[in-house]
Amino acid sequence: MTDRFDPAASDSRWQERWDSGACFRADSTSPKPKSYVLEMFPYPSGRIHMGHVRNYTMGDVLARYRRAQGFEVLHPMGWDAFGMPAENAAMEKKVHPGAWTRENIATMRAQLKRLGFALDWSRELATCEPDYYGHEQALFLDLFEAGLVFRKESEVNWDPVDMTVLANEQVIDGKGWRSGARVERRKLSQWFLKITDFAEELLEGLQTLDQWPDKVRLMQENWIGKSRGLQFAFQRADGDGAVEVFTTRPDTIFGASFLAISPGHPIAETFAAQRPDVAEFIKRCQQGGTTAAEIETAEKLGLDTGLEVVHPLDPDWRLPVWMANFVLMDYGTGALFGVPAHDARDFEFSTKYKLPIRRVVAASANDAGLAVTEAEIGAGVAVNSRFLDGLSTEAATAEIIRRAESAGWGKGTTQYRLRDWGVSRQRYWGTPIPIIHCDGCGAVPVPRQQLPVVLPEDVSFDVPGNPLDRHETWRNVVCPKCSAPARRETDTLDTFVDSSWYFIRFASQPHDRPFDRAEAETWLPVAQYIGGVEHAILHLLYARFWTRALQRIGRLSMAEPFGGLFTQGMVTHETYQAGDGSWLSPDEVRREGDDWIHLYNGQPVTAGRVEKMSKSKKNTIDPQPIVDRYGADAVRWFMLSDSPPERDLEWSIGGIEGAARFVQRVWKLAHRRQEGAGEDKELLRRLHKTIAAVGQAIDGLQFNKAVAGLYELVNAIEKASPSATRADAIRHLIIMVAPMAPHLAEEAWSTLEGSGLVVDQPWPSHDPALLIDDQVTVAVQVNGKLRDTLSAPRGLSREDLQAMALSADKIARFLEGAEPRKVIVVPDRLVNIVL
RNA sequence: GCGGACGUGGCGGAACGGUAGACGCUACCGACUUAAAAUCGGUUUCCCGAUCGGGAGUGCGGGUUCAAGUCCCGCCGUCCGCACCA
Repeated sequence: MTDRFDPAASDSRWQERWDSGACFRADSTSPKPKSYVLEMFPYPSGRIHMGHVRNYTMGDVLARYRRAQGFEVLHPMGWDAFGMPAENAAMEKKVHPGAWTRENIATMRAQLKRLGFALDWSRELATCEPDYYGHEQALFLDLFEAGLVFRKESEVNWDPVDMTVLANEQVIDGKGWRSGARVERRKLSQWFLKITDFAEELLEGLQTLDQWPDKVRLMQENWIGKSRGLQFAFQRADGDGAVEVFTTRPDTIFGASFLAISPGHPIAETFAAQRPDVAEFIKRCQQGGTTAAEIETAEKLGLDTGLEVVHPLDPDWRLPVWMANFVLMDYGTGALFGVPAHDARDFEFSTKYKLPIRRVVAASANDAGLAVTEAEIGAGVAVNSRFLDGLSTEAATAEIIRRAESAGWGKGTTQYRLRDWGVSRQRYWGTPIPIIHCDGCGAVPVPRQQLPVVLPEDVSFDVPGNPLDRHETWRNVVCPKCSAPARRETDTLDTFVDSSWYFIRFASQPHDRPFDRAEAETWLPVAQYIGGVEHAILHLLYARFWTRALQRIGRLSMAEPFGGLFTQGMVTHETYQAGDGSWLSPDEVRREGDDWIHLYNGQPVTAGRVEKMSKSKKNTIDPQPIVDRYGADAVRWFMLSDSPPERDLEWSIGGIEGAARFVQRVWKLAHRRQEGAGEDKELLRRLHKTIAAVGQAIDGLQFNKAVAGLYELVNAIEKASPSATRADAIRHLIIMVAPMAPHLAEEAWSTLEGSGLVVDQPWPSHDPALLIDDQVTVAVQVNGKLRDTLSAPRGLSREDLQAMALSADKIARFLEGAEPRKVIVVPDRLVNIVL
């Protein structure tokens, strides 16, 4: 080895050593304590990006650290390989989705291996292969048999560009989350999973997840959207049944001035058949835009149906029934009663349509007569409410529910915002739903022995739509029950199903079933799950649901799949724009003084804000050339430096060069051996402080602090004279650097020790006695302002410390002979003299 | 609109209520070199004065405390999530 550490030669050498030694193979039968470290598996889009590098580096540091601590670590990698980009590529580039996907996997696998991650590649899986999705089909049938899967004719979000159905969660501001196209409404027969059965458990389970970020728990809580209230019926005045409503404010029941039903409500549909004005109104409501801005400013539209209902607490009180565009069919009962005085939306509606506004809540009973000039949403005291008058909002709510339940006209209920999970996708590149449709028998599950239902790969994409619909030999089968001609389900499963159980399959992968329960449970739950916050709701909620569903049907004992969750920040970069507004990539621009210019034509370039790396803004940095140039360790080190892991990291060339410099500094310490004897107490203390600090930082996933601690140790070692302590400190430094810069560490270790691998070294422990200095620096304040510092022996008494401070030259000036009013002494820290 | 997070040097960021700015980046000065790169040593919150010294300082305004970046109250700003949810 030369004077410089050479990653080009070194990286692959050690990767091969780890590989041949099966160092990172996870042994399910090991007697050691287990630790399952998992990063969200990637979609094989083509090449890895910086976000992947950051995510997998963090997980890798933790995995290697846990391994050094004596854990048997499971740290696997796989591919979330089904999905729409493969089909888009098929249509654009005339390649088969399977070929495209598998090629990308090969490329990205090589790129990940180049970074030297401590992964158990023997457990690698890809969701697009039958030996994965076949087991998924079996699990789907398990849930089907348990009654957790159902089919429903429903209005769905149809993405006209991707030609597929989207889940509510995949619609953002009324647009498809991938295509960005305005979503339309269509009616289709769809498969659903009963996630709403688990709404309460999923909500309550959040409380047990104390190793999750509060932010994510809150987002899930809001998504589940629990609200308590009263559900009850208004009898129709024409005697033809009733209208069910739900309210969270039953205390305002005497403030009702109308009922509003959704345009999708059964009553509306009945009326529409007879009355053109109703049909016209419904049509108008469906046209409205669904973007945030449009909803914000959308006018409240209503139509009086002419129908009247009777107030449940007063047979003489009639209320008109309106249709209104703001009433959602799929929340509550699709109908509500309007209380304009105490609801902003009802107020706006009533003002427009001249409906009565009646105060039923006031700050005090004396204010019952005050006019209502704007919606008063808050709690108060019931007024103008007959037997409720004088009760607080809370008490009035309880009283109404009590009366409704005892009189039998309503009951206290709970509503959730969460909807059932529609999993059907009119897409080719996904897991085939293992169902056969028979005219006589209906939807029949594919018999277990016929699994997997293999996705046929002899398909073409020259016409839009799902090629499975056109695949005659695959589609046309006989009914497993009655042997009559039947058709396969041609919808495939939402890819979120694929990612809802992959972490279980990683833990245990028998050939003949999805997983072995006992083996899976030796690893699960995942000790630390790391990924982007963009999955805070969808993926994490679905995986939690899937795990609970498996628990309910007796396939797993745990309820929660991920014990610890960490959401890392994005990798960002400055953006550049040419004069015409077009985006420029960082390698098309050059810095000149304080300005940026175009590399080729010399035109001035505007440097814009720092944003997430994205193809559209062209501010991406491909990790591959960076790794080739600086080596895996410098890239890894930079990914961990500077920014706290939960925050965004700005990519900079200065940063990566600083990291490369650090790698060489560490290498020099190991390479240029300086023999020495004797103890260096100061350096020994520094070492033990570093051991304590680095371990604590990695445990808390505060990699930037671990990095800073190691810098301090390197600085101290470089300054120290040769000694036995120094040699020992270098040895420990190498072990502590190993999780972050493993190739460098191995090279340095082999130079120092001649044999063995640093990955097999146990994590050092610190001596608590060495964390404490003999001499401490004590701050001396006068009236809270720092005026001097003293060096004092540790443990000096309060009296001695005070005397020392008062006699210091700098302090005497302030005292001018006077007695201080008060002196606060914090031993070993400070003395504050109050004059 | 509702909910949440965050505001510290030129930049990323450190700071159990107890010496604000660790560590890194940038910039500047110096050494080595014919020169540059690399490397090494030093300086780098701002203002006044000399490097000893003094004053100000953690978005803004108050408060609690011997002591506040940290705790409390009220603003301002930025970012994120949800959104006609009855």
